[in-house]
Amino acid sequence: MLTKDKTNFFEKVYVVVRQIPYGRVTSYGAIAKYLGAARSARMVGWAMNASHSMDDVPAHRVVNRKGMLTGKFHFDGTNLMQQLLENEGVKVVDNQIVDFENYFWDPQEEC
DNA sequence: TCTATGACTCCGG
DNA sequence: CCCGGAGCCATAG
Repeated sequence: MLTKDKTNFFEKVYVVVRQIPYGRVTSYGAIAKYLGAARSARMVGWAMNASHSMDDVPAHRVVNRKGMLTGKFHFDGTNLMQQLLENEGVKVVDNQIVDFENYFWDPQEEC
């Protein structure tokens, strides 16, 4: 765990997700692309699954390209992910973020 | 080494 | 935009 180890890919995802500003969201593809693996968006989701051990990773700010909370079922509660987003000022209806493109944040913009 | 899986994305209809 | 199918790639068993 200390040192990068093979989890480098996961750590990269964690770093990017942690850089997501408050009240902002992004998509798996954006993160994957930022990591240089645009076609590995699924891996990002996989990394998120492992992020359960790290509370420093706001996985609730990561949704699919449609802005849908596809991973809400992976949280402890049923609507925990939605609650977290709404807590940050992000409106969520039917497991989908309202004005997703408005809240969308690209990791490359941070650069 | 190979197979199966997945919190995705793209493409065609 | 919605629906169904195919592609991709890394991790786990």
